[in-house]
Amino acid sequence: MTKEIRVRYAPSPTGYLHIGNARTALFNYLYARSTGGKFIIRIEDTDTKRNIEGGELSQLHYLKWLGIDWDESIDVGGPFGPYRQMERLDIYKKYCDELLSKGQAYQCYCTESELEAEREAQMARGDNPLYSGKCRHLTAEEQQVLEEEGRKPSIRIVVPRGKTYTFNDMVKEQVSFESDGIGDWVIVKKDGIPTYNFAVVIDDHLMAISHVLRGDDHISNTPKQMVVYEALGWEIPTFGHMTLIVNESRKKLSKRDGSIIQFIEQYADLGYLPEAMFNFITLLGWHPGGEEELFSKEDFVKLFKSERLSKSPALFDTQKLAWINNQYMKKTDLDILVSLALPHLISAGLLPEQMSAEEMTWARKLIDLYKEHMSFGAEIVTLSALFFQEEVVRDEEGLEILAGEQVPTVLRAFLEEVEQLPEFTADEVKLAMKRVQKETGYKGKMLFMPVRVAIFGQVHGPDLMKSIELLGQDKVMARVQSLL
RNA sequence: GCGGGUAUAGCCAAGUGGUUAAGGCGCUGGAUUUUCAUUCCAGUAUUCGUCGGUUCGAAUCCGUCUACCCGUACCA
Repeated sequence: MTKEIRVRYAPSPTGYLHIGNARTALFNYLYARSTGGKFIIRIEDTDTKRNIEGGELSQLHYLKWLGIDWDESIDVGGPFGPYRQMERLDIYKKYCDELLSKGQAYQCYCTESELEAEREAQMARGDNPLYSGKCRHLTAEEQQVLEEEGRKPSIRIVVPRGKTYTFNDMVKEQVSFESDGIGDWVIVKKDGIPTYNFAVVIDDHLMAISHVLRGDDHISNTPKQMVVYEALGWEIPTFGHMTLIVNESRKKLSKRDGSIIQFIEQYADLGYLPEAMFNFITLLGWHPGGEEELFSKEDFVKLFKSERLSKSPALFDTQKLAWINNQYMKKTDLDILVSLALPHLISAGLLPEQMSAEEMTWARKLIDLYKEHMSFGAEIVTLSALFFQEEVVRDEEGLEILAGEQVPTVLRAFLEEVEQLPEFTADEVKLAMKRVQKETGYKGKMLFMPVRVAIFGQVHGPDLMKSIELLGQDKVMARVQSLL
């Protein structure tokens, strides 16, 4: 029997769910679901200074929002817990002690400034900065002296010299690092908390993780981690390093980057659909190979092949996201669209928080009117602006249309017809337009454009008849009248 | 600097020695339409970062150079 496939997503609660993290989670999820393996979420909270309140919750919440579920974690439990690193400190301690007693790790009493000076000197010489190993052979007496000075040790692992670490990456294929490029690195910090590279190895091994799929930015951590696997005599999992997502300036998407909206939460707030986000993110650094671009989660699970993970970085294309989300919106129930768009109309002060049944019906019709155009829920505010302006703003093109010699005739006839409408609905207005056409002899653009511009100011916009119905008889008539 | 990686159109991307170099976004043009919306149709790389080599034949194999990215923490 082959080993069970177990993958994990290991976020740090130092921030909310970021696009890049979401993608890592997504691919781990797809890999697990497409192979019948298990998907685990482990919280890596060892950077206690940078952890933020709500980070952990946001991570899980928005993963769920995206449609991702997991088999083991802090909330659902599992046989390999605890799933939060700060609750596993005694476990790390045990393995650290083992390395210490085997002489594969040692106490280092260097201070930050000493280390920095060392690094600078090495850089100045054109060398690769790495720890000199000067604390490695400290005698017990020397250690005691340093302890008495009040120094606290960190623990470093002994990195073998002259060795080549090679692994077969799922994405990049064979990758090698020379151990001489890696200094003895810190596995446990002065405060007794293990570092990422140490804790990860212990956890991945103990949690029986078979494949480590993570961002490319971790690739140079891999040989460091291999040192731990070897020192402890453990089997090394399969690694896969996905290319990074980059912004328009081709830089790694960083949390501080202002050019792109970074967090899944923000997309949810702006009224993007989770299915569309799932679709879009999955296409970032992975391609099914066919000609289709729109896929459901189920499709992706069926299609997913890790061999198709791309090797070159993917640029986060906001326009394409807009297109994909619009594609999904067109196929989505009005009720859902209303839930995505309406809150923005309210928070923009365009609609009251408490609406009568009539107002609600109107709002729903408005959102339906823009269904074809909306790239995301919040966009309704700018799209529908012309329904909320008191004054009609006419642009240059609009004024040109109004200068047409048929315009007064058309508008006058329109006004007359509309005035006596029994019911002010799109259908009735349409019939009225037919009669105007007959009376005036104008049709097509000659007929419709003046009406559109007279009422809405612009030569383009959503369906005219429905728009007229929504604006209401009084406003429609007043606006046309003001031109005569 | 050192280590690791990536280069196919504005962007994503297929392509693994013989194809007119898929497809999508965007853009441009056309048709329908009251609309520069939608929908539909068409166009959008004589060329695959550079220079050279191998070959009857190269985006695909080899070498050179260049550009860009990631890492280089007692952060993860």
